[in-house]
Amino acid sequence: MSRIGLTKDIILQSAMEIVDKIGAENLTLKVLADKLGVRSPSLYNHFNSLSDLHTALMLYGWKQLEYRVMQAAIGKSKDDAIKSMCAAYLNFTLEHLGLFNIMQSYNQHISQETIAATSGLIETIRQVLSAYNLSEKYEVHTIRVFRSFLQGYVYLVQHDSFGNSVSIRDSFNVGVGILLKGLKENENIKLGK
Amino acid sequence: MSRIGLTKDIILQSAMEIVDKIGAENLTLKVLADKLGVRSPSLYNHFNSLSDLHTALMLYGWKQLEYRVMQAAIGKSKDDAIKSMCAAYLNFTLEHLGLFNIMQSYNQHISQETIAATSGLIETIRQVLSAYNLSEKYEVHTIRVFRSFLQGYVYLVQHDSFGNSVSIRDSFNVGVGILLKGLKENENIKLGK
DNA sequence: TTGACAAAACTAATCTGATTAGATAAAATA
DNA sequence: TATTTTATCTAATCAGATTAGTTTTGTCAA
Repeated sequence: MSRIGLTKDIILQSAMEIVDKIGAENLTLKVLADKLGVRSPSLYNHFNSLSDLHTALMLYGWKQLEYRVMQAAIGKSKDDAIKSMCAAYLNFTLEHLGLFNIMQSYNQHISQETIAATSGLIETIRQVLSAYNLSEKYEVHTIRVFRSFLQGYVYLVQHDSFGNSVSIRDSFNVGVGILLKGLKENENIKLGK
Repeated sequence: MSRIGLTKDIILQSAMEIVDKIGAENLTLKVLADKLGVRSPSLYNHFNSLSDLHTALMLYGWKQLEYRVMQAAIGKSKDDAIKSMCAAYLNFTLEHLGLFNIMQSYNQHISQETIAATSGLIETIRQVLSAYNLSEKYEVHTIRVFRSFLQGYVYLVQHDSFGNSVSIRDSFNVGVGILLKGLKENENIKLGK
């Protein structure tokens, strides 16, 4: 019997396809092994456990999102950059609902790797924000508020929680617009202190 | 052997305590049955399945949150009401992290009950917002943006995703402040149209 | 008060999926 | 070519959800 030649990347790619197609809760070793043409215990040669696989998938997702958001910020600054980055975030997460779900488990097992997984993304945001000359404290507040909005918005879209027919994109853009106005406020507060 | 006399409410209360204490992922029928002094198959007299129990717990949580948020809005209006409601939301969810986790599954099994679970809460928000005379469309946008921020903020706090030492409450209040400014903007836009 | 019925709880068994142990064979390396 | 490594396998174990079928308890009408 010839070896299939699995690698972590092949397995992760497959796992991502599964979760995006049938949902994160349906990712079992059996389903994954079947898709790869292998028996489930064989996967233990590449991952220590199912939860290990989840962690790897989570890191994989954050890296991809980071890349997309960075791309979106290239050649732009201030409001334009932020709008573009937010749109990239929304697009990526809507394309990868299952993966996004798993990415949420980030930080449940804190480690160097999990910190590294989002620090690149946050650093990118920080660079763009530096153009606004916020006070240090307000920069932290601002990042938190943006992250919360993005996180929550996608979460609610994903769970179909907006029962209304009003456009998903429109509300998103209104939200980003509101946050950008808030940024200006913080600029002022900074100057006042 | 005397009967213990379980009821749905007793079971739900117990389940809530478990998830808030050891996390939603550790709620098994065995753990729950042990806590109740009963064998796990006995729980099937009250719930059809574990996922049935999850659904009931989810509804239970939303009802409690709804109550708390409504309480917070009594005797207040406009910005004061909203600030108070947001604070109540934050307080409740921080007290019930495990329960909040399960509440997130709302809408994964859409039904009359799940819609009813949040419609009361949303109606309360709508009532408070009515004082702002927003256009119909902007009211929808606004509610979505508020919900997203709240949802995402708690989620990130819960997952310990704010690596920074800046106060959790401060950032939250800054966020609410930004959204309230956005409300004013929408008021203007409404008048302009 | 008693007999019948419904419901609550039990034990024993089944099923599924994760995980482990130990064997085998393909690939890599010396 | 001989040896070592390791990807994969089969078989077995384990945990937890669920089902089947039984016993017991409480309730309620005759």
